[in-house]
Amino acid sequence: MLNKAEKNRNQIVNAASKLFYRQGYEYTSFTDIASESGIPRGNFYYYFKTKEDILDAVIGTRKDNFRKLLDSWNTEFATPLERLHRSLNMLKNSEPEVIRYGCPMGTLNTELGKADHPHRDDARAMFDLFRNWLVEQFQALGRDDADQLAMHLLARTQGITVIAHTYRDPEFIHREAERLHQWLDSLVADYQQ
Amino acid sequence: MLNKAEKNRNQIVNAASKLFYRQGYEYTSFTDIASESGIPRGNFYYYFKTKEDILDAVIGTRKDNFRKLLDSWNTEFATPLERLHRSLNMLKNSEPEVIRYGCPMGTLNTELGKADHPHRDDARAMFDLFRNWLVEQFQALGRDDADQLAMHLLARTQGITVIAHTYRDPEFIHREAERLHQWLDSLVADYQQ
DNA sequence: GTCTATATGTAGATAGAC
DNA sequence: GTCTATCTACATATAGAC
Repeated sequence: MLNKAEKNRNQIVNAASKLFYRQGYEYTSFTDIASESGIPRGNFYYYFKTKEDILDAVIGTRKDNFRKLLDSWNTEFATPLERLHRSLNMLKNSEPEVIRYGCPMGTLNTELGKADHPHRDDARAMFDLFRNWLVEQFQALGRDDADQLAMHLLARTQGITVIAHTYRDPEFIHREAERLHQWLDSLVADYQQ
Repeated sequence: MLNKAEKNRNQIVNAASKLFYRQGYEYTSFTDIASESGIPRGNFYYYFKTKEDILDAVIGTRKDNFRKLLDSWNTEFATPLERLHRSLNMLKNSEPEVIRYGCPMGTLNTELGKADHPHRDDARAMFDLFRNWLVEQFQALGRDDADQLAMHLLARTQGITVIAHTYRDPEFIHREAERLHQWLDSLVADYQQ
């Protein structure tokens, strides 16, 4: 049960997260967040000292949500291969948003990495969650090059989102996702030989 | 031979291009461009009406330079396979900059694509240059899926730059570039069977 | 806790002397 | 063509009444 203050705070963070994703952090103003959340500009400073503090909270909730998602896959699927396939389905499941706005993790890291922003490392930590989870799955498959495979898969998925976003091409996502599913299966086939 | 006005204009565009790459378009101010180029802020408006006009010129010169590079490969290498391998070497050749700032084409497209910027399409045209050139090479290899292969290669290289930039990992670039060289060779091996 | 009014800085852009 | 001084708008941030 949330009290009113917590509810307001969440509204601000959710509106900010949505807008940071759709417009980018720098392009999003307090005025934008105010109209999206319905909470007056001036009130933000009761909940957050600075815009960066909002960014901090946004990254925090995104990490929480992603961690829960990864945990749910661990529970739901018995084998690492099934889990990995499930993780690839993220591409298809969020296809419309990816086409319009790119990858929420990737684009934020690109923006903050360029500017050498104080929150660059926090943004990267979103990737770390996925990277570490991938390493666990590849290790469970018995691969001793688990980290390299994890990085490779990360890069493949990021590349797909960048190009799909640039060209607004949904079909490309599906085609490349299929390639990745096949790549996963071929890894296991190699291993079983 | 350039007159003084043309020289000044070039200095502005070159400074802007460098800063848009290193900091992003939105993070770069006229003050930044002034101190980088040595030309006073106020003078910009003699050469350009708006900041967007500078962006336009920056994209234009980047496209010109890239076109020349692609043409030089066409001249220098006899076979499409050699040309494709040469294009992959861009990753290694510009490794230090990619680590720090990402891909100049990719990150600009990501920024302008998010904001639905008026210059989104112009930025994408930089990718089109490379994409069309890749299609020509794959067609010359006799592939009827040339465009899909071109898009695939584009995505692979973009993914590598995003992850290498995020993790500031030079070794990753070299490892993944090597994978791509192998992938190219495997394509030709398939074809020759 | 909430809201309005306002401070402060800096962005892009302009005017006009030289 | 070049430069300084300045405008206007809007960004983040603050103060203080309620």
